[in-house]
Amino acid sequence: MEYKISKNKIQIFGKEDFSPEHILECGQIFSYEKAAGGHYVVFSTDKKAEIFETETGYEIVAENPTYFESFFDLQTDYAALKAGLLRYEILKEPIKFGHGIRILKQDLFETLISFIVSANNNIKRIQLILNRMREKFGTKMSGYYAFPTRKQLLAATEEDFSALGAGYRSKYLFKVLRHVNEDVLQDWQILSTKSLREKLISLAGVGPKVADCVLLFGFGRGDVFPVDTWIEKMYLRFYPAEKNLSREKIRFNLTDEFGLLSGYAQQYLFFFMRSGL
DNA sequence: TTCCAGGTGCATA
DNA sequence: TATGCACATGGA
Repeated sequence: MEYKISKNKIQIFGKEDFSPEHILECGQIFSYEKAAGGHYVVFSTDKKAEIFETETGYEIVAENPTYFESFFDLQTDYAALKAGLLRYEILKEPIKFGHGIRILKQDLFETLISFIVSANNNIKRIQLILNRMREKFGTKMSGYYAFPTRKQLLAATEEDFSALGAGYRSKYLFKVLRHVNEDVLQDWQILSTKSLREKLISLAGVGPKVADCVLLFGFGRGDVFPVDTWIEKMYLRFYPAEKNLSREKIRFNLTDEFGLLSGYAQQYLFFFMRSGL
């Protein structure tokens, strides 16, 4: 996909491999909104990007275009990725439906905190809780709030998180903030997916599913397949012969089948299942 | 009222 | 190793 970076924007040429709606509504990110004009606004750490549709594609307007070049994974050739995925029969319809999905490369700390909140929760409420967290603890920018840093969140008590609506996950947040910081997470970049996964699962409130989401949406590891309630439904639908498998077994089978493309396959299937088709 | 949502931790066998 | 249950919260 062709794109061009200038001082305060990125021009995307073509719409087939970049769909703001599909990228943002496919459940990998919670901090975005649809503005009054109909365009999307995305928030990541202390940064903001606005995405406008043009005749030939899209424009990402931001103060830090190179940050969002990486964030939107623009250097990866999704046409080639999709060509690889289309070898799988069950992905044909989901890919057609979710064309233009890209896996975001999100901030590690923000992704970890966000997906701890996501456990056994629904997307609307996750967004609500995270927005409250920004407003309560994050730095005020012009017109929005930055995602709070670890240092800012260390000031929060368990009761503070409960007041945001985090429920029983409040104690997990409180604990995790005292076990990792942004630098530790960066240091983990060099680890293999397997060791990194073990590190993440050792954290409070992080099990197999949350770890896989952080691995995929933060660390950019394509060789994981997060299994949640929607993927369980998907599995029942597309592999009806295999019933009553544990999530661990489902995860094993799917990563075995899709290998390094697991994460990408997962996003198309997740988005497709949630659409109700 | 019960079920469900991008599940995890913990006790038990 | 695997199974079962509790856990906050709010919308359907």
